[in-house]
Amino acid sequence: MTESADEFGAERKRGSGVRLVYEMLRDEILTLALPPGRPIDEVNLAERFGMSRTPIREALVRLAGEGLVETLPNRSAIVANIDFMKLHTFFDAITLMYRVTTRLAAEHHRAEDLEAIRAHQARYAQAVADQDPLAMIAINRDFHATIAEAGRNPYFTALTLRLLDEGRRILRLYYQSFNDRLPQEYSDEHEAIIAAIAARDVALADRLAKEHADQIVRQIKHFFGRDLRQDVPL
Amino acid sequence: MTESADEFGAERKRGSGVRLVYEMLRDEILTLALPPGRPIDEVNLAERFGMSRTPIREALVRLAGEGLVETLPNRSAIVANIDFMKLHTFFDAITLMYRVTTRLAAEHHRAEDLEAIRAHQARYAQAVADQDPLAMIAINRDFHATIAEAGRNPYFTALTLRLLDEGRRILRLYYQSFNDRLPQEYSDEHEAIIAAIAARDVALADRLAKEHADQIVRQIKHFFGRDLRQDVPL
DNA sequence: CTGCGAATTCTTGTCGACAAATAAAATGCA
DNA sequence: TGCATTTTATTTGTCGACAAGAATTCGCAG
Repeated sequence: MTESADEFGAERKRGSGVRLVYEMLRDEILTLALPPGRPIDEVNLAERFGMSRTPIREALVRLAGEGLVETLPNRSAIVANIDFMKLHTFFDAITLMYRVTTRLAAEHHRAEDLEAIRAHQARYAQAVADQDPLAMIAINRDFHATIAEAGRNPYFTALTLRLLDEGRRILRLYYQSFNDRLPQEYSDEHEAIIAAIAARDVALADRLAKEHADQIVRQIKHFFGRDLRQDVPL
Repeated sequence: MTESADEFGAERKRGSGVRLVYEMLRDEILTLALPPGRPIDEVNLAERFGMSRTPIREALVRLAGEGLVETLPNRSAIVANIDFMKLHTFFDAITLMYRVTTRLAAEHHRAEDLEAIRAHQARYAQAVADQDPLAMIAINRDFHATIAEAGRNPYFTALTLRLLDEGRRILRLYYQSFNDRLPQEYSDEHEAIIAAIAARDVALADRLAKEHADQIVRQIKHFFGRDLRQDVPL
C-alpha cells in the first residue's frame, strides 16, 4: 500500500472535511470506481483523508440518506447495490420526471436558465465528437439537472437529481460494454428539447422528453435483456 | 426546568439511540411541537436523551437530509421553515404523486395491501367521528403512504412520503385554525379511491386521486389566501 | 479430515474533551 | 448616551479512546 496518509493539504478549514469526503465518495460511487456491494471501511477512509472517523461517518450518513450507501447495524457499510429486478421502477420514475421537469422548464425558465442549458448541450456535443463516453454521461446528467432546476419545483428537482445520479451508474455499465456506440441521436433530441423550452411549448416539451426517455430506456432494456440471460450481474 | 436528565431507560441497546432521537425529533417537528425556525441545541438534546452528542448529531444529519432541519455552518441547526412562497410547488408535487401512486396501486396492489389500506381508512373514519384532527392528520398520512407502497415504486414512494410529512405540518396549521371543520368528504373520497384500486381501474383511480388532491389543495389555498393578507406568518 | 465451540481480532457505536468559530457581554471612548 | 472594540462565553466541529458486537481464527473432539 502506498504511503498516502496525507493525500490532501495538511490544514483544512473547519467544516470543509465532511463535504470533501462526501463529494469524493459520491463521485467514486457514481463512476463505479467503488463498485456496488464494496464494503466501506471507516478507519481506512479516515487514514486516506487524513482526518478522524467522525467526519467520515457524517459523510456516510448523508450518502446513506440519498441511498448511495447501505448501512447494516454493527457491520460495515457497503456501496448501494443496483437492483436489476427493480430496474423498471427506475425507468418509470425517470420517464415521468423527464416529462414533468421539462414541462415546467418550458413554463418557468428564465433567460439565464436557457444559457446554462445550451452551455451544457455544447459540451455534450463536444463529448460526442470526442467519443468520450464518461464525459457524455456526466454532462447528460448536468443537462437534465439544469432543466429540472429551471422548472423551479424543488421536490421534483430533488427526485430528478437522485434519479440522474442513479442513472449515471446504470449508463456507466451500458457504456462499458458498448463503448463505441456514440449516440448522435441524443444530441439531436437535446437540441429539439431546448427549442421546445425556448418556445415555451409545454405540450411539445412533454412529448419530446417522453420520447427522449423512452429512447434511452429502450436501449438499456435491450442491452440488459440480452446480457441478463448470459450471466447474472452482481 | 424539570430534572429529567434520565427521561429514558438507563441502558439502551447499542445502535438504538440514534433511531430513538431521530423518530422523536421527527415527530415533534411534524406535529409542530417544535415550530419552524426553532434552534436545535445539541447539548440540550444530549442531556434530555441522556446520551452523548454523537448520536444526536447523526440524527440531525439524517433529518437535514430529509429537509426537516436546516444546518448553517458553525451555527445552531434550526427546524426547517415552511416556505409559503413556494407552497404551489408543494401542491403541484403532491397532486402528481397522489395520481401516480394511486394509479400504480391499482395496477400492482396485492390482497394484503388492500387490507392495510382499509384498516387505515377505518381508523380515519373513527377519527372523523371523534372529531380528532390530530389523529386525522396522522392517519391520512398513513393511508396515502400505504397506497404509495402498494404501487411498489420506491422512488415514487420516497417522494410521496416526504411530501406527506411536509403536508402534516401544513395541515396542522390548517386545523389549528379551523379545528371544528371535520371533512367527512375526505372519508368518502377515500372509500371511492379504495374501490377503484380494488377494481384495478387505473383511469378511475387516477381521476379520483386528482380530485382528492385538488380538494385538499383548494381548501388550504382558501385558508391561506384569506389569512396571508392579514398577518404574515413566520 | 471435518465439524463444532471458544478465544481473538477487527470494526463499529458511543463517549468525553479540546479547539475553532460565532454570539454575547463588557469595556473604552467620543 | 451611543458606538466601536475587546473580552468573555457559548456552541459547533473534530479528535482520540474505549467498549460492544460481529467476523475470524484457533483448538479439539469425533
